[in-house]
Amino acid sequence: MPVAIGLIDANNFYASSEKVFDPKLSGRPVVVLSNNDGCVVARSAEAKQIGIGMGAPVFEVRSLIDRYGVEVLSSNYSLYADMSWRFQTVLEDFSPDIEHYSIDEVFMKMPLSSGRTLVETGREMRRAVGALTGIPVSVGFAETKTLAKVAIEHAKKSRKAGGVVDLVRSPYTDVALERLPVADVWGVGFRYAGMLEKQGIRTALDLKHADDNWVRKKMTVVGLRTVYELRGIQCIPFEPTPKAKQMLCVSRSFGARTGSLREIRAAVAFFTAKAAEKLRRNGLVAGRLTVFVATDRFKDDPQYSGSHTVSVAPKSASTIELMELAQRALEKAHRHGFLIRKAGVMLGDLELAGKAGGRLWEQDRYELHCRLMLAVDELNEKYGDGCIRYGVFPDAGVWRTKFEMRSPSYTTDWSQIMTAH
DNA sequence: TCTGGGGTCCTAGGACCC
DNA sequence: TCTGGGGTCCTAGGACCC
Repeated sequence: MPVAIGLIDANNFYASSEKVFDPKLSGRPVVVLSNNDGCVVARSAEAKQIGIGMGAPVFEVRSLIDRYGVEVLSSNYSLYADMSWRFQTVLEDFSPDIEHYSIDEVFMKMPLSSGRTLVETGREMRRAVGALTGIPVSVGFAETKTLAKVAIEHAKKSRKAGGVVDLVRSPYTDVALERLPVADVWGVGFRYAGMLEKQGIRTALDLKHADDNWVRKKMTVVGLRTVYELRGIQCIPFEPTPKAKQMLCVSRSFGARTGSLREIRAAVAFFTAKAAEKLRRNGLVAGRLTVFVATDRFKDDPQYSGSHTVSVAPKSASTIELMELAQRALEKAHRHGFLIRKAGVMLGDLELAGKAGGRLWEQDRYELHCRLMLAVDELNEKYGDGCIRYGVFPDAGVWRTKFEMRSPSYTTDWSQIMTAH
């Protein structure tokens, strides 16, 4: 049976999630900020309309915020993760073949021969998700993922489309491509867009007809795949089961710069504990650990960025063992005399804990470690993050991230549940 | 000083995504 | 004063081997 790719994407997802729970945000411009309340990472339709750009630093759009009374919120990831789970679960009723692509998007394989048209199915999806979660979504259908992205771009922009566009075997595909600036093609980022425009390739349609060899040379096989996908040839696979993680990373910009190695140590200890928790939550062990530090690239300060990688042998998910290695790696990565603004811990060579095999010695001690860690993870989950910690990382410190405008975690924390008056 | 071919593995850096 | 975090994939180049 012929199959189409469907793409369902939540509109302004973070801002929409906030609106679901706070009626006074309705009809108002809303923006959600990144960590440290630094940049705008999500905007409601009203906020887009008054010209607040994606990724804009808050201080640059301050005057717009004040002039229009924009609601400004720190990001609340536990709320968004929960809302994401909700709306994606509703969609599972429409096809068993679903790829949970990102927090606000799913790809689905849609059979073509059922009673109703894809556009009708898309409208039904919007209705169901809206009714059950309050989240508005857009829907696009096409022969490939890249074309489904094209479809959804138009679904979002066109009033006539009503939130759903179907480009499967459509005579309008080339029209849709011609109306799409090349920079808006999935897989074409800031750099490639500049390079392509210089070559006179300005629209998605131009890119579709670009010379294969030239594209291969300038944009590697990755770019060539995009071009093929625009031609309707599937190159980017549909992946219903998520791939095994290869790497995980915990990093933050600090609330302020610091030259104190003591403070950086505390930050790295905190990141390591977080990263190790993530490992255990996923049932993984790590074989490599990297610590990196960097100065503030927006300042005139002397710039430095350094990293150091150590191998973790035998592979481990023990916070205690990783902490030790991380501090050693930090010694190597760090250089005195610079004001550090950002640091992080990356874990690589990940493997399922069960597969990694036993240890030649001290197996007993490691197993004891694991049981202790699991107990600590549980307590932290139950009684709040950081209720039990390893070693010393002080509560206060310039490296702590700021969240000064966070909305309540309505759906994931009993103490913050909504109350009706 | 000139001077092979072919293969693997690793790393750093650059591009992209949400 | 104020500029996010967490990922993937590909390529080039170096080290090393026969």
